[in-house]
Amino acid sequence: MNGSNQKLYEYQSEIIQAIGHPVRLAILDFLKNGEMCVCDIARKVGHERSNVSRHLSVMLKAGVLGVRKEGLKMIYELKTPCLLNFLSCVSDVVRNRIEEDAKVLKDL
Amino acid sequence: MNGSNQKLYEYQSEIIQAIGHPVRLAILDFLKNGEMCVCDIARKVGHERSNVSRHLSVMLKAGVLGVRKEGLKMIYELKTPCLLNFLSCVSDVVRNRIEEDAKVLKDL
DNA sequence: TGCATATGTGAGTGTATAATCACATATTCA
DNA sequence: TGAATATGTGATTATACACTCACATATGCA
Repeated sequence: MNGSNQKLYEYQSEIIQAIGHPVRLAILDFLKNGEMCVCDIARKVGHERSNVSRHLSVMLKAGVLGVRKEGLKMIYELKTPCLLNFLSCVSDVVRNRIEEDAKVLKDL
Repeated sequence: MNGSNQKLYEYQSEIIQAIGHPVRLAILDFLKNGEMCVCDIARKVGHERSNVSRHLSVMLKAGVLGVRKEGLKMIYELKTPCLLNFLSCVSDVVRNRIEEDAKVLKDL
């Protein structure tokens, strides 16, 4: 493994980690329907504003989200729709796992 | 956010976290060329065997990798090729970020 | 100006993760 | 059987992360 690959893997993992959290996945799921302010996101996700704000800033820093100011509110939007394709792939993996678990149960 | 969505997000995040690490991305990058034993992966990645073994077990548990035994060796293979599409999307995000950083630098 | 609302951030705490070392197990082959 | 090889795992330690609370800042409105 050479150095430039190493650096690429680190960048990639930062982005992947930015979306690899249940709360952040929920946020992405809401934002695919359009932009939203922090207060609405927090209400939907059911977590503290401050916590949601931190989750948003992680994804913002990673380049996954964009943001603009509108009066008092900060409006966040999904910046990388291709990530949604990925999530459907992840769902496939989830489905496979559940099916395999079911098979194991059946053979008990 | 209802309970079943919550559970789905947790499953998904487990899988995403399973590939969100520089060493694990390196491993996936090698495995896209075909199956490999732990010793070869460890040599290529340049980390301790025991450490690589743990990384592999994380991805195995998440359902990202498959494994079979061949004599002394454990041969790991990529189980979910669609994840590779995702990685190219992540590369796009990386590229955007680097371009934006460059723009900021230029405007200084 | 004074007050309410929306947001972000420092400090503190508990938990999770990664890496290393030592060791146990399993397999092959002489 | 005994040595060599490949792998996985317990114990330990250092580090990173998520969450909460309190507080500061910024904007809008009476």
